[in-house]
Amino acid sequence: MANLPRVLMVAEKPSIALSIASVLSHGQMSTRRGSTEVHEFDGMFRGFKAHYRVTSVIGHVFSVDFPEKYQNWATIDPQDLFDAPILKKESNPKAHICRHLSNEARGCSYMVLWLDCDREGENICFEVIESTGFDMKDSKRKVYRARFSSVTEKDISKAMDNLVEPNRDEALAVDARQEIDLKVGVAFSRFQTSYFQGKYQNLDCRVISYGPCQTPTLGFCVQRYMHINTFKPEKFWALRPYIIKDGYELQLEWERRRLFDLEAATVFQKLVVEGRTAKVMDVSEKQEVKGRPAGLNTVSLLKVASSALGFGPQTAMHLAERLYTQGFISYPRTESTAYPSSFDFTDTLRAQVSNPVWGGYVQRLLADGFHKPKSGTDAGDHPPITPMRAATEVMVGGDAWRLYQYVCQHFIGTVSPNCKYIRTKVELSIGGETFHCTGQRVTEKGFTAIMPWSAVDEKKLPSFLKGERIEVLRVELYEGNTAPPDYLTESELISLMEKHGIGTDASIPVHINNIGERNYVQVQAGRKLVPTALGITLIRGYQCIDPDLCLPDIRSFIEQQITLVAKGQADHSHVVQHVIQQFRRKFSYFVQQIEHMDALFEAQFSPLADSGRALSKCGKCLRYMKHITAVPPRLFCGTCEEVYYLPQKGTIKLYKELTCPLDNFELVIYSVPGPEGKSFPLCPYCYNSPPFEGIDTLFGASKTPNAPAKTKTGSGMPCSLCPHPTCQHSVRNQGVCACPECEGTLVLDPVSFPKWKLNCNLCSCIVLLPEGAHRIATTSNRCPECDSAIIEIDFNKKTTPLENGATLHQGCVLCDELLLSLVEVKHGRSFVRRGGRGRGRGRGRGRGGRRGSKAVDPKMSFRDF
DNA sequence: GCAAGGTC
Repeated sequence: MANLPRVLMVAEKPSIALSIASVLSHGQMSTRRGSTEVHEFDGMFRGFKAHYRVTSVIGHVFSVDFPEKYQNWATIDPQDLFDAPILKKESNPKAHICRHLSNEARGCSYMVLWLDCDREGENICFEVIESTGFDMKDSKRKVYRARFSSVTEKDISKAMDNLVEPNRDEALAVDARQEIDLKVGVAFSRFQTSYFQGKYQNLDCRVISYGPCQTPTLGFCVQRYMHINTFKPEKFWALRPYIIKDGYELQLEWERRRLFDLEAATVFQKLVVEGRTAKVMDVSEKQEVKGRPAGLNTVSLLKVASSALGFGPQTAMHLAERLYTQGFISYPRTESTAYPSSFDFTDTLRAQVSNPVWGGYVQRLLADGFHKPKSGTDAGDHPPITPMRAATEVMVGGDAWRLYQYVCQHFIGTVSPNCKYIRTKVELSIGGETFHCTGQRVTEKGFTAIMPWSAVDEKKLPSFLKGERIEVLRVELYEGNTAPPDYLTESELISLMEKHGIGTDASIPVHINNIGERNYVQVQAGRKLVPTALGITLIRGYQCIDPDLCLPDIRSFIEQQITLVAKGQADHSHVVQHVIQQFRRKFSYFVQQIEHMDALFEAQFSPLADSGRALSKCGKCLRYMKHITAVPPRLFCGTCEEVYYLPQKGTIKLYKELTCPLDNFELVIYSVPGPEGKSFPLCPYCYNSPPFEGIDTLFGASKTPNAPAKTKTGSGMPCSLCPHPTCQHSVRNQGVCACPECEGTLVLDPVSFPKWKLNCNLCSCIVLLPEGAHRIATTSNRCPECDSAIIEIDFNKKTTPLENGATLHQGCVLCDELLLSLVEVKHGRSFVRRGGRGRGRGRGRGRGGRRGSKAVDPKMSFRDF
């Protein structure tokens, strides 16, 4: 076996790898864990015996971004982003997919790519090739592409017999889209955000984003809003004659429906009143058919989930994904509404016979023979969404249950008979005017029996005879007003996005969610999307300056351009250059004309200068800056016209009028509220422009998971991360010892009196110091044992643990017996000596490392207290 | 802090 040539096969997601391996190995495979599962077996490959390894990626391996240098909002002009280089980074570094692929490819002589058969899949093919070290030009290690339209035995075997080469043009089209989306989106987003956030205070958003998908999505919502707002109701009049037939009172509909002219309507009313009797001119009966639905695809599911179940698209997808991973429904991301020819309807139906609600219906369907489903469309991806196995509410839970029920009912509906009904129309003439009434009688419920919400309304109608005359009871002249449409529903928005090609089935929920999160729209009862002042102002602004920017055509334009690349009709870099050039021009025009949008903002929002409370002094002009509490919180210097961002959550206070020795700005204290909250000083200027390069990597902030320095306090540098050697607030002087939990340093919380504590400057670890002490401070002395800072405590006279009522004590929190017995670690596994204060990774450790044996001494650990 | 596209 060891000598068999090895074949690596890579799918887009673990579930497909499993299916392919199961089919090709006839279930005889061994599976091992890795970044993603690897299935192995022996089998025939292109006429010889081979050893197969089947694994997968998890979507894209890489995504594009700008190099580090271009990440700085303060120093990079957004216009320069259009010419900036871009690089591919691993999408999910923690998953180590790249390493996984490279490992699994080792010793493999062949690779077969089973990525989804669309442009994105083709692009991922090349990401996989890059990660594995395979080379398209290498004739000894060949790369093949499998083209399959479903994960069935038939299609998989067919694909294996017809292996092709991956399509570089399609992959390059995706590369082009990625670069265009990145450059356009980021340039506009940064410019708008910086411009408006630096001018207005109550915008209530962290970022004012722009994107070729999200902005037209918002555009649809605002367009409807404007339609409603500019709507002028018009009066109309309609004649409504009433007759009595077989004891029923019936209102007749006017053939002219309604008139917008009262005088004319009155003339007709007179004629009809004088006509007195209605003569039956015609009675017609017509057999009508309401067709059963086609198979369920993602977009239809999302629409129903929003309009009938009240779930937003993102919630609906989460529920559907859970139902899928639990095996209750088939793969929920598909564009296809046509079932594959091999689909086993009988089996799928059988799984539903035990259902208390529709089990009986399904049994009858199986006994009487179910119907062939409507043809639908086959997008070549996955089969329509169907139930897989029976579930109960208890098994899946309330919300998922409602979604599951819909999937079942829809599926059963697709193989049920059509609904048939008879429509009767009676035409009558009164005083020369034509009226009618209609009736509906269902003759076969068909699929509406299982999908009662789509049932045809029955309307009974007495029988009429042609030529018959009936007395007119009265004639009403109805006066009405035309009404504006309602706000756009989420379901309507999904339809519009689908129609205009905005987003994909997987990304539509993301875009809708985005415009909500950015506070451009709000979801109201009935899942209606109501744009906010910000959303309306933005769209009105684009309409003033360059309407293209918020029209769906902007997406179609990009799609159409990259399709040229996909078809091999145009060169990748040529198209990218051309499109980028167009947007570069649009961008500079937008920047030039921004005053037009600004005028709209001015009418809607309050200028920064008029708002906020004076808090701390600017180090440049020495005047007070205003504290803007609206999101994002910031300080605004009206004199310098500068904005200094502050951490997101928590409160900001002045810190005793102390100043930063580096820039003269007055320090503030940032506090996270709550029992386990912490406080630390920060300099508004340093926080926004850290004076020491690579500050975050130095302290591991960007590498430490859950590091509050990144997530809770923004990306800035508070004094607890500042390595300044002489500033009394820096970690050099306030740091006490290494954090037991992470690579950070425990820093004295200077305003924690009376509940004194040490806070880790990177993670959530807190160490409680003796409560009630008058004063606790760091000293410049270090512990000779462990290099921690010696702290000085001035105990309360009443509670001092010291002998003879002494209150002053100096010691090391790790080595001093008394202090060690008085401290307590919160969120800490243990507390061991690892190095001194103010030391980054490595340096402090080195010292502690020499005393390796002592470092693990349980006595030195807080674990035992 | 920024896009859109995969998928978990």
